[in-house]
Amino acid sequence: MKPFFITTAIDYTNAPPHIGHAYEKILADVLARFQRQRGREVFFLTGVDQHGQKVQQSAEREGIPPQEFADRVSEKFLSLWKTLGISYDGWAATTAPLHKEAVQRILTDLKERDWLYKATYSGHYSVRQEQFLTDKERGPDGEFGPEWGEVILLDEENWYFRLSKCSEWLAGFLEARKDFVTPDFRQTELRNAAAKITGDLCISRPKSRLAWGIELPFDPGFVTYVWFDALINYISFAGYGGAGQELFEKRWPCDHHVIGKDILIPAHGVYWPCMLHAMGFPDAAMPHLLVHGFWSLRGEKVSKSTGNVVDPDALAEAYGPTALRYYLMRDAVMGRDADFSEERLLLRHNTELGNGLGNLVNRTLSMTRRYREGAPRPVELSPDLVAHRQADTESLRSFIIQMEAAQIHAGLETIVDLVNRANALVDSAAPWKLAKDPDQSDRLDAVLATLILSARIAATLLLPVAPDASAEILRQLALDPIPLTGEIVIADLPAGYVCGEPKPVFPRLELPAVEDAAA
RNA sequence: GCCAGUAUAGCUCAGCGGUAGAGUAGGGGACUCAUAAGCCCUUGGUCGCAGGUUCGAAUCCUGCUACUGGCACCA
Repeated sequence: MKPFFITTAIDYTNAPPHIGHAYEKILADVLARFQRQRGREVFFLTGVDQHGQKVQQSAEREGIPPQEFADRVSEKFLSLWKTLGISYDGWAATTAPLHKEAVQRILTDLKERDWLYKATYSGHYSVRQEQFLTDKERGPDGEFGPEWGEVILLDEENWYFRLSKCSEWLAGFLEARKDFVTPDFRQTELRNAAAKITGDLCISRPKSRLAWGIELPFDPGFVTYVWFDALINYISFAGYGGAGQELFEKRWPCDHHVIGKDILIPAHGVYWPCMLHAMGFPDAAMPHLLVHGFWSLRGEKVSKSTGNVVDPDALAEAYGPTALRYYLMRDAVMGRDADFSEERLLLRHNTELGNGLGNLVNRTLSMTRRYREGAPRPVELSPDLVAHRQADTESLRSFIIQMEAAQIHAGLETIVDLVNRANALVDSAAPWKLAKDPDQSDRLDAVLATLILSARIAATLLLPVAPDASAEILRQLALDPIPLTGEIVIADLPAGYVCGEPKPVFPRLELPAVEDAAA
């Protein structure tokens, strides 16, 4: 089977990571971990976009070389991914020589096949902001505002990609491949927007204006436009065209480009498929786009200007990566926006993980040790317990279907249901009563074993989202995760089974009590 | 302006043509294995507004309002 290939957007190394960056990487990480659990080979690629004007400007302000600036910000991303347990296989930093060579090879090839041409553009140019202005930048009076400083008319030569040559192909492709974008309403949006995009794409910047980029191999006065450079990371770091071509052919096409809704149109929905088409990729080898929503903060859009940026490092520090990963995956419906609040993070963690799963494991192990010295004897199951185990098997099947469809929030709900069912069984079976009645001895063994197996399924399914906590639960249960490869068999407890010692896996979390002092 | 999305219990959401649902928060109860967790019962909604189609609409259609996004306009 083809390896599972998943990417994230590469993050721009101009500003440190915020909650949205963390969400996207966790989302991709969960899908990658799930596929590994399914026994599939996985190539999970993430990285940083290091070129471009903002990086150059920020570096100049600090009086350091742009590479140094980009590397410094990249470190913050790398460190956060380590904290959050992002299990990427490939790191795409766009200043890497391998990537630069791939971009240049692609440019040369496109030029040779007449996909690129040089032309002169004239327009309004802000000297202070070092950029061309479009009508978007005009004020209500039709003039450019004072924030742009001196605005001049400038003629500039640049290289263009014949995007317009692809418009018919793209329309046909979007018609034929209804599942190019998930969720489907995003594809509708893309189809409508793509029809309006006309003209060619400028893919160069003169070095006099921007030096921090990949030089055009056939015209050293220019560097490559940052989007053209950045999108190619998805294939360059997978081995395209270079020494890794053989690997690339195994991996491509990409199963999911995980991206935010802001960069679907036009970058990933128009430029990227057209670029691939121009490079000669057949329609069947087009990737799939998985588009996620945004997190707002208490109903307000997260933005640097309003200062309501949520720092994921601080959250991981305060509540731990498990609670943060679980909350982000549980509260956001795939593709839709969600609202972030620490209260909800704590609520999800404390009720579902702590009171639900954590307590189930704790009480089950505690009773098993107390009444059976950790070793329930194998006995015949009564019909109610057979039904319980069948329901668990159904949950496991549903979970796999939900995760294959990238519906992580739904998968987690399935786990919650399973846990609630097990907790209800504890109360209805009341092992503490069974333990007092010698006639009920077999029943006690059967109930305890059933609970242990339910906990094992829950921990197995939670592994992609909460790998450390799930591994700890399995350690306490003294069981391996259920293999999710091939035909799934839910075995009974192994011969000679003895459970481990319980210890709270999800200690109760509370809001830091600092606000009172300020009030 | 155009194209989409969303609007259901205090909160987060499911339901998408046939007597309004879940979790959580609030109230009550029985229990004691457990992280004062868990279990059972329960309060709570003219399903954004107005029309229409239908025997029947939260569910389909039209219009409006609010919020979100994309594109465009802003000579």
